[in-house]
Amino acid sequence: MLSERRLEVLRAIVQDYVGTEEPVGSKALTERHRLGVSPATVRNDMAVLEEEGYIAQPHTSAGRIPTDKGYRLFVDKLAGVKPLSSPERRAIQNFLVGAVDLDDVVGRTVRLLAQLTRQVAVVQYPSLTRSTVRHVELLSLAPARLMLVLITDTGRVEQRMVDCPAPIGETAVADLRARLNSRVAGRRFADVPPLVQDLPDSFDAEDRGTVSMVLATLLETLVEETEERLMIGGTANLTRFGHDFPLTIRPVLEALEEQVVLLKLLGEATDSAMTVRIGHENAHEGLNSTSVVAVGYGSGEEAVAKLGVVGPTRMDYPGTMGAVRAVARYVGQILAES
Amino acid sequence: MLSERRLEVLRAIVQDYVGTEEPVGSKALTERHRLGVSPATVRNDMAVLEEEGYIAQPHTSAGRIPTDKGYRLFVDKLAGVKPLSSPERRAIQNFLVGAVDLDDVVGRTVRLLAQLTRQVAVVQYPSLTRSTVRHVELLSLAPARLMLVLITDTGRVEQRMVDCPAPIGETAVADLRARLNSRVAGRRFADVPPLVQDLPDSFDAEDRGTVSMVLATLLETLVEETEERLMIGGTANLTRFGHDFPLTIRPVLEALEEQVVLLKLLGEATDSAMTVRIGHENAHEGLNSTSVVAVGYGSGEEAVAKLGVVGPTRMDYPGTMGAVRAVARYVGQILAES
DNA sequence: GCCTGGCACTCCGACACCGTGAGTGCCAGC
DNA sequence: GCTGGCACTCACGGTGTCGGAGTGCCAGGC
Repeated sequence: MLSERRLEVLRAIVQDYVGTEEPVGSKALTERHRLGVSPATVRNDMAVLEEEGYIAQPHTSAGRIPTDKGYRLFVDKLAGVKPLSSPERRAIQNFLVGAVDLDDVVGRTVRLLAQLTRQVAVVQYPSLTRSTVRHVELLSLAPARLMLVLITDTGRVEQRMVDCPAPIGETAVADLRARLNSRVAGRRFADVPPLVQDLPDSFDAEDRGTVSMVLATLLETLVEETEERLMIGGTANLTRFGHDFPLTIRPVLEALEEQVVLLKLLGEATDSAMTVRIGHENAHEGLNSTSVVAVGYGSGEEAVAKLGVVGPTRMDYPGTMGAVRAVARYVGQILAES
Repeated sequence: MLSERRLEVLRAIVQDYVGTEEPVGSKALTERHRLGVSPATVRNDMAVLEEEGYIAQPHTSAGRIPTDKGYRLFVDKLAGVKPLSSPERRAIQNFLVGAVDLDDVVGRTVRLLAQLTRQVAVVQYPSLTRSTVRHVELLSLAPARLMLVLITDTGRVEQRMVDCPAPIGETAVADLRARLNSRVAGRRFADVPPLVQDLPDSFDAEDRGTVSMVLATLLETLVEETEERLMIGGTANLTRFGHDFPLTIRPVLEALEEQVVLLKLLGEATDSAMTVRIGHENAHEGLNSTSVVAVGYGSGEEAVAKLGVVGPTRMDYPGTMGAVRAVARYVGQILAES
């Protein structure tokens, strides 16, 4: 176990490095951080920290920079979550108020988060799986063509075409619409399948095929939408990275275009707690020199989706975590109200 | 007017520079392009071309590179649109077939275009203004709360909440729904306003406020959606730019995040013809060293939205234009079918 | 036993210098 | 009007030097 002072040295190194983006040496450290000991002592501590793998030197006779392991220790033990200033809080509220629909909420959130953290923001659309059904609408567009519209409590709307095996009458459509709604309205998506299973039986033989098909489409929408959509923003912030970065930025941009990768990243965030994945902790190779800070958000107690930011491992963790948490909370509120 | 050979020299310069990304000199030109004249002659021609502002030298004793004006001449007079190879055509079709909904079509298009051109692709969602209404749905969620759902012929669905000034009965809602649909279904969006103007008059006094509000919301949706949504992709391709590019890439990424800017860029494309905006021809400052190739696409004869790519001025214009045109055509087909 | 000041050493980064080669403009001749 | 020749220019890459920041180690002191 590292002594108190050595931890303090690590903290100082992380803070300075995050601020200056340059390897930090023993002398500079003692000057900027009243540690109460001399540079020589700090050097000894640094040697130990390096031995243990918390810091490294880019080359001999350079200062030290934190390793992924060092950042990990910093995040876990040394740094709290920095609460936002009240002007910042007010800014968040002002920014989110007045959103007109779900796209707008998500769009504003992305911009807000990117702006606050000066990093790349990723926001997942509220998931259908955990949402509840507000309404199911069924429209006949042609004798043998229906449109199924699904409205969720998070304000999301999904539509699907249904090509019927046989023409179906208006009354049967109205009937199906009414029955569907009485059974599934207000239910969670996950609970829907068993509730509608026996519906075809109560219809005339000629319509049964169509009803089954509508149900199949409905359930399919559920499943398909589990591969969530998401929105990203603030990619221009990537250019604030090191000056070395053509090599750095490329794979990150590529990763950001792969929804699957991003969803996986966010997906690892457990419901309520904030997740921080540092450098190589990210499975995806292109993100080896970036960290991901993610957290779930939702309209109720339960998280319905995730949001987070992607930035260099050399980031201001307390500040970023504070911003991410705050934004998640406010978005939750907004969603609950609408 | 420039002589035939001088134009030929300009063409050769553009082609070589696009290929090599390096200033091209007189000797290299004669070697690679059987112009039938000696380097010295080419030098004279180059001097003239430079005089006229079609090419420039980054510094004395370097080769020449085309100016924006040079590219403009190249695009207008010297280069055609390069048709795609048939494998490419087949690839496009395969790529677009099987899209499940509008989001999917747009998403696939963006990826396809980015891949074909190896540049940043921008695709605008089909516009509502020129689309027609397929169906309007009205649901009462609470006694004084309605949801308005609008379905267009391009498969787009928009929903809005309506908070009513007074509770409204189910029959009145059904009535309104029916009347709305009989009046506007199949109509173009632009034609809707006069068609619904007098609707409130035919309702009881107590419901009139609500009806007006629903109509207002409907019309508002029209207007709001005129600020279109769009999707971009292939930003990772920006890293293929010059090596100088931290300065180059930053403003471009920033511009790409501003929907307004992008919409303006695409907006300049007239309906059917392809637009090429080169370098400083783009109003936005950050895009001064990029070119935009855009074209309208649509399900019928008329364009309902635009798509295009953003790349360095030093791009393969014939190839890019070919790809953009081809993709626009195929997307149009896909939309017409669905 | 741990902290400290001192000292010799290392190595990056900036700067200057220089030779090379590609490219140019100009000119005289065909 | 095209061509070959010639002198000139200038970016680029390699080398050399130098200063400074930083290190490791050691002997001495609290």
